[in-house]
This record gives sequence, C-alpha cells and structure tokens, in this order.
Amino acid sequence: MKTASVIVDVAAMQTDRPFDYEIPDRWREVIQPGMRVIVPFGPRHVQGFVLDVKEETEGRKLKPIIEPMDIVPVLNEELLSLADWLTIESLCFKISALQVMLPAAMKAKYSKVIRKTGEQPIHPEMETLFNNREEIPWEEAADAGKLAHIRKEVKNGSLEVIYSVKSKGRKKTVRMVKCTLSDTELSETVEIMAKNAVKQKEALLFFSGRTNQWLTLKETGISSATAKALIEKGYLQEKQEEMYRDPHSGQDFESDTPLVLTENQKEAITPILDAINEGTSGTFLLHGVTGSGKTEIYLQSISRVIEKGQEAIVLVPEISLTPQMTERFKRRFGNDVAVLHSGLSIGEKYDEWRKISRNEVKVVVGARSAVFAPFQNIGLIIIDEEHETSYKQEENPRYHARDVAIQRSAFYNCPVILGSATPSLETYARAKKGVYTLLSLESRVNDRPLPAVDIVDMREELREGNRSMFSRSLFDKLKDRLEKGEQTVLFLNKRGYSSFIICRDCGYVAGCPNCDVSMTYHRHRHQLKCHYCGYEELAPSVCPECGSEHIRHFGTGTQKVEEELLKLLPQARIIRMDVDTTGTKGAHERLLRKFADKEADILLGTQMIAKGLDFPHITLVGVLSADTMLHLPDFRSSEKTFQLLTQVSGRAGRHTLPGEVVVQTYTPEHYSIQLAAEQNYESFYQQEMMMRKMGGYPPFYYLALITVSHEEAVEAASAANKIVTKITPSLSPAAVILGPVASPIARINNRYRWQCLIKYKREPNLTDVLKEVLEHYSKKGKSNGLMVSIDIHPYVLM
DNA sequence: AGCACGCCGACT
DNA sequence: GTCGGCGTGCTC
Repeated sequence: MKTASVIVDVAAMQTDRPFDYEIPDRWREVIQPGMRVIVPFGPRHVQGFVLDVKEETEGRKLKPIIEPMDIVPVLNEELLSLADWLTIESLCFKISALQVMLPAAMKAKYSKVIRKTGEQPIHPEMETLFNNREEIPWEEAADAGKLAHIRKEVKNGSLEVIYSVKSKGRKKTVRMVKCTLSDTELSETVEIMAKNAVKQKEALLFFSGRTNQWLTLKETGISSATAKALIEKGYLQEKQEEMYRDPHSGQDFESDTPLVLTENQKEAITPILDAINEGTSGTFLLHGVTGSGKTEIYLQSISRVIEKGQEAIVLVPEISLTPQMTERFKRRFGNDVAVLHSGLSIGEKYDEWRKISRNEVKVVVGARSAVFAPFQNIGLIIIDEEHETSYKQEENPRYHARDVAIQRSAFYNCPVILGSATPSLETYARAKKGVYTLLSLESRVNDRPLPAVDIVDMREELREGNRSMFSRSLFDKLKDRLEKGEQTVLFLNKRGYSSFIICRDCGYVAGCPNCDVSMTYHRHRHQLKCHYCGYEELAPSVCPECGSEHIRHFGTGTQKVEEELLKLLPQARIIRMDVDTTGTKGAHERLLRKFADKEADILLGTQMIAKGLDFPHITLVGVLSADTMLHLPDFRSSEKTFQLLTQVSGRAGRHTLPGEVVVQTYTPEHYSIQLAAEQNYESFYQQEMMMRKMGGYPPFYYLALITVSHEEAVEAASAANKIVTKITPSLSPAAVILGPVASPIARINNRYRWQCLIKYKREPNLTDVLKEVLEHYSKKGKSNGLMVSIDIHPYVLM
C-alpha cells in the first residue's frame, strides 16, 4: 500500500507531527511530496501538506486521502526542508512554517453543511428549519440553537454533516470559443440558417478566415446568448482558459539600459559578480550612502544572474515598495519581473506567485514574504535597506527575512547582498569580523554634496520665548523656500500617528478597558480605538473622571502641525500624509504624484515619507522632533533615531539644487543626532557598539524573549517564575536571564503579561529547552488558561 | 484547533 | 428522570 505522511492544518502542539494516510490507487502516480491534499481528520476534513510518500509494508489500517488540491507540488524539496529549519529556528508549528511560504489564496477555507440522508424521516421541528431544502449551512442551525437536535438526528442516521475544504483564492478564467467548421462549411451553414437568426449568422461570419482558432469571447464580440445557441448547434466549441490578473494593466514601461558604473561601483560589484559566476554562497554587505548607486549594482548583478539562467529575489521594505521603485526593475527586466506587495489583492498575489512557481519570470521584487519565492534555481538574493525592522515578522513564524535568505543561499550556493546606508549593528559587526564581505560605496554618484544639517536646540528656543513647534531657523527657511517656489518636506518623527485624549484638569488619559495602553483618537469618526485589541468607543466630550469639559486630543499629530502651519503661513499649499489621508487604496501614490507635480509646497508626514522620495525640487527637510523615539524603552532607539535622521537628511538636494536640513531636538548633544547630522556612520557604530557592550545587548549577546499571559496577574507572574527556575540550570553560566518582570504593556485583551529576557552567546541547548517549556505549558497550561509565547531574536520587547 | 464523549447540577 | 454545562482526550 502506498502511503503519505501529512502535516494537517491544525495549529496545535498535539497535532504538530505527521499523520499517515493511504494513497488511493487512482492517485498513486499523482500524489507527491509538497502537494496539498484534503484528508479526513477525526470527524472533519482538513487541508494537509504531503511531506513524504512511501510504500508501507506493515498492514496498518489508515484512512485514505480524500483528494489532492494541486496537480503539481506547490512546495519543492528545498522549501520543504526550509520549513524544517524554520520550525526549529523559530519554535513554530510545522504547519505555520509551511503556510507562510504560500500566498494567502492557497490557505484552506472550511465550511460545513447539514444534509438530509433521506433514509429516515426527520423531526417536524427540523423540517421547519430545513424549509424544503435538502441541505442548510451549519451556521444557520447554530444560529437557530438547534445543534443538539442535529447531533441526535445525525446519530440516528437521518441527517449528515458534510465538511468541505476549498482554497481561498481561485484562478481567474476567461471563456474562449472556436469555430469547428471549415471555411466552406461555414458559408454553407450560414446559407441554410433561419432568416431571423441574424446575430448567429453575423457571429459565424466573424470566424470566416479564422476557423479553428481559439479566441476569447470578448475578442469575437459575440454575446453569450448567441454563443450558447451556436455551441448547442455544434458550430462552436468553448473552453475556460486560465489567465492572470494584471495589476499593471495599461501601464507601459519604457525599457532602459545599464548605466556606466563609477570606479567605486565597479570595485564593489566585482566580488559579487565573481561569486555569481563561480556559484559560491556568501553574504555581502553593500554599505553606501543614499545616492551612491546601490540600485544600479543590484540591477547589473541580476542581469548576470539571468544570463547564467538563474533567478533573483529582491526584498525591499513594504513602505518603499512604491511603483516608483518597482518601475526601475520593470524597465530593466520587462516581463521577467514579478512584484509582490500588500497593495495587491489576494488573487493578484496568487497570480504573481504562480508566475514565479512556473518559472515564467526571472526576478521577484517584494516585501518580507517574497523571500520564500518558489524559484528552483536561485542565483542571487538582495535585501535592500537591510536594517529595516519590517523584515522581522512579529507573528508566528517569527522569522527574519535576512536569516531565511542566508539559509536559502546556502542551498543554492549563491550570494546574498545586504544593502544599506545605515546597516544594523548586527550586520555591520559581522562584516567587520569578516563573516560577511564588506563592500563600501564611499562617494555619491556625480559627487553631489551631502546637505548641510542645522541642529536646533528647542530648549533654547523655549528659553527665548518661542513656544511654537517651529524654531525660528526652520520657520525662516520655510518662508524662504515658499518665496523661491522650492519644496520642503516636514517630518514628524512620531509613532502615534493619531493622538490620544487627555483631561487638562485631572490628567485622565482615555485608556483601553481591556489593555494597559492609551487609545488613539480618530478625528473623522470622533472615536477612540485600541490598536492592540481593536476595542472602539465614542470619544467622551466631558472627562469621565472629573467631569471637566477640558478634555481634548493631545499630542503633536500631523493634523496639529498642519493647523499651526496654516496659521503661520496661510499661503502655503500643504500635503499631509498619515494614516488618515492615505487610508484608501492608491492614496499614497496620488499624494506623492501631486507633490512631484509641484501642486504643493510642503509635504508633511510621518515615517512613511522617509523612504524613497526622490524629487528634484526638495531643497529643505525639516525634522520637527528628532528625539521622540530616543526615549522609548528600547535598546535600539539610538540606532533607529540615527537611521531615520540619516535617511531623512538624504531626501534633500538629491539633484542640482543644494539641500538643507533642519533637525529640531531637545537633546542636541546626543551622539545619534550629532553623528546623523555629520552622516558619520562609522563613529556612530563605534559609539553605539560601546553602549551595546555595556548593556549586554546585540550584537554582543543574542536575545530570546519569553512572554507569559493569563487572565490573573498572579498566575502569569508565578508561571513566569517557574519557567525561569526551570530553564536556568539548563543554560550555561554565561547566559543572563532578566526578569521575570511585568511586561511594559502589562495587559492586552484582559490578559496580564509577564516576560523574561534571555541574553546569551552560545547555547546549543536553548531551542530544545524552550521547546520543552512550550510543550509543558501547552499540556498543563491549557486547562489553566495560560499562554506562553517565545520570540527568538526579538525586535519588539513589549 | 475542533469535536465527541462523559460526568455532574437545574429543570420539566 | 432528562437537558445541557464544560473538563478530558483524540485526531493517521
């Protein structure tokens, strides 16, 4: 008997292992590892992934596979073994590792219906529920509160429950027709057709000269009613043809040709091309300031890979995955490029994924999950803006795209390029140690000077009586740009895009009733919303604590900046970009387009405007509050501040006009601000490494974060304590365990959270020990209401 | 995760 | 005496 071992789509500790199934004879030659199948699992049907196919000798009685969901495997051997690796590295369930590699369209959609068997009469009460139908959806019975009745009827055999499994997304098809007659037959047929069949005759005549050719119904211009009649008469044949949805329909990309590289670029690209040619794995850090021409190096490296008959993956942060950016790849590589980003519909992503899987494209440009692109012969993986934290997934499987890229490159013996102007400390340290190869692009293409940076001490401004959010320096420069007709970008370095609500009399802050966080205020609907649990309520107009009417939204949101700006400079045309103004699809693009077309003088926004903007008329960049994120309880806050300020400064003067940058701050002496102004990465690196060494943080130590949650604070705390006691003896004395302490966000969704942080250098046992912890608490904790989550190499410590 | 089974309290 | 609450254990 041929059998398959299958991972079922049930994410739980107890089901996190393969289950064996019989392969029915009709699928003997079809079912292969890497395919999705539908299998019976207990009383229901679920999706599963075939890991292995084998010939079984011992005569176990196994349930047979119900049917395959794919004709060809959706995961190749490399991806299957990558899933093994990911499962171990990130401590996730195998099923999560498999699912993350596929587009959402391929996730299973489950439904249940209750059907009459017809063998026995059913209870009159049931008849009313069925209301003359043969089957009804499960939900309908559940809503009617009849599940207990149903169960009884199922037992005595008068009803049955049918479980169905489908893929979420579907292939898009188009109806095609062809005329089966020869040209002579065609004209004869038209002769003998009824006089009143005008449309049908017209339709047939359309085919003269092109019979036996498949054409889409649309191309023929025939109505579906006419087509139906002709098909019935046997003159036409029809079929459904699979087609791709085209997110770029109607767009033409002018092709471009490789640029001539500068000496600097040539030096940097040579080792990469050598690695590609020789087929050796290895990680390169391409360190170059904005405007130093990293992208051209990517493009030419990819060209080499394509010439060699291999494929390339390019990862970019979601936020900079703009058409502006992807166009560059489309222009160079034309139809060989697939693009994967969150703006695509589920169906569009599915189509792009299939193009990759079928090798119809050579290059994929996409965000984090594109690192799993199902190519068969990868020649290069590029991660642009390597330092971006969005490469780390914050839900299971908690993977970092950089680690996955390096793992895949080892399989394919191909290089990885990490590109950044401000590499993460971890990466730069590895490059210095020689683990990665450091390639530096020292100069900007065309040797354009870096913009002059003016750091303004806002404490000084206040002392001298300027209480506005604009320093005199920034304000003067703003006015000057307005007069000259040049453009300005104002950057609000702040995470809370919307503000919170505070009472000016008693200091009450509107917090979420379920979580220990303040809720954010959404002006358009006058609502308060919790970003952790989704709770919403109407914003109060009087303080619920003291009854004061002086309760209002507070915090310098972009809206507030805009208001003040309009007061001071009423003639300024402002585009505001934040969550409120970019909510609708394509709004982001539209606003940027407007700014590019010089329909506005000032672009005001948050994080989202820091990347990829490249407009010739920007000559001033203002950072309103450079240090807001510096004071977050996060050991990476200096690094993030430095990266952001460096990034933002790079926006000014990228073209012929010289640029200026004004950075407003309350801590002008801080090294991350000073060194960002100088664009001095090397010194920042030295300084920050010292801080990390003192604090015992990466890259000197690795981190693992354990978070325990429970409805009762005491339970969470005691479990966290027990976990620490349990793991301490299993680790070497060099490991440091911090905590347990209450999490910085002590409660989410009415669950209290405690955490402990493990700092370690070399702990070969660690994942095993942590896995034991998870197993232990999944058994015992379930009845107890306890939840344990573990994040290896965390980026969010809250 | 579901889903069934099974064992105890509150009702006709 | 039954209905239905949710603790327990299993799913090839």
